[in-house]
Amino acid sequence: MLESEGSTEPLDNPLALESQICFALAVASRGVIGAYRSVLEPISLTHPQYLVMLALWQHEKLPMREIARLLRLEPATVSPLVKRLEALDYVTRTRSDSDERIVEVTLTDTGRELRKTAEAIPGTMMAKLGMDVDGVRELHAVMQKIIASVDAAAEAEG
Amino acid sequence: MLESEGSTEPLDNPLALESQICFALAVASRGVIGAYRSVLEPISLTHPQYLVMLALWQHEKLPMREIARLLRLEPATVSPLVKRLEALDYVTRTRSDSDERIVEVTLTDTGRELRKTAEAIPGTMMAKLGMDVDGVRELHAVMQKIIASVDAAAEAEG
DNA sequence: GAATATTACTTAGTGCCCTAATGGTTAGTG
DNA sequence: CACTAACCATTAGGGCACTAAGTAATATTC
Repeated sequence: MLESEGSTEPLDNPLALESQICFALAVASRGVIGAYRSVLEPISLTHPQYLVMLALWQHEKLPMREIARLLRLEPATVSPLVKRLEALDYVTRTRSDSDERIVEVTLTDTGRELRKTAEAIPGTMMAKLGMDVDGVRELHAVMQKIIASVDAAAEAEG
Repeated sequence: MLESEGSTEPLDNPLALESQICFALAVASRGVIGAYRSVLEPISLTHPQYLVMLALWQHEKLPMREIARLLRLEPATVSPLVKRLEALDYVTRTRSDSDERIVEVTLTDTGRELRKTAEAIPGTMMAKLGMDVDGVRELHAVMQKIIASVDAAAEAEG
């Protein structure tokens, strides 16, 4: 009896796997990112690379710092990630003239072209996961609350 | 104008970062796992290692295969993870007598002892994230729906 | 104007997560 | 009985995410 899926009372044992705040969230996140894989593979993007491209399709050109802030990642994570996008010829990296500490990331023509293909992805993913616009909005609201709690906790911790 | 936090209409631009099913979920998941860090650090556990320990506190002894299934991870992910737990002297790994393909993972006395300390963690985390039992239950329900959708999509894909 | 602090990015190191390939072990079939 | 198929665990390799430490450029302070 190693089944755990049938539990309807997730909190009778606080140390049960199903009772953890983190577990279902982590599984769902990994699962959804995994579901993107086959959709992103044809355009040679991983999921976080796709997120960088989304940011650039919105803003055309962004400094590294801003990409990290928008994606809520450490600069040290974004740095090699953007280098791979450069290797794919989707972006270029150039030092700013006014402040040579800053590296500006800009879409190439190839990267800009890719947007047309990418426009189908949100719809594809919603269909794939059987979600509608309201479902996405609801999920977004719940996640936003969690993120706010995490931020507050991090603030309190320093 | 690089702000994105103020958006109240997440779906007016389907390619906007905030409109993605994946993005808020990934940020929330990373954030919550990050919030566990300072709580797990005193007992030398990372988050996925903690999940393995939870499974073992529930079952005392599990084959590798079963840990991977319960945690929804690939066996190749669990293998080095459990080795680190063995290095910490929290678990032992022994080949099954009846089927020598199987590696049984068992709690050591140290690992069993650790449960007492760990019993405080769920409460600590709920307090830290400002959640109550109902909040956890609600989050769990929403995540369960997502996971079911992901499973259905994976099933359809083959 | 020189010393100090801050900022932007990168590198190194650890761990997680996946896919693909490998090596044993068991079970099923002619 | 030998052969094949299935199964379990591991290794190898790529990418992601974090922390800590390092380099270079800009700001600040005296």
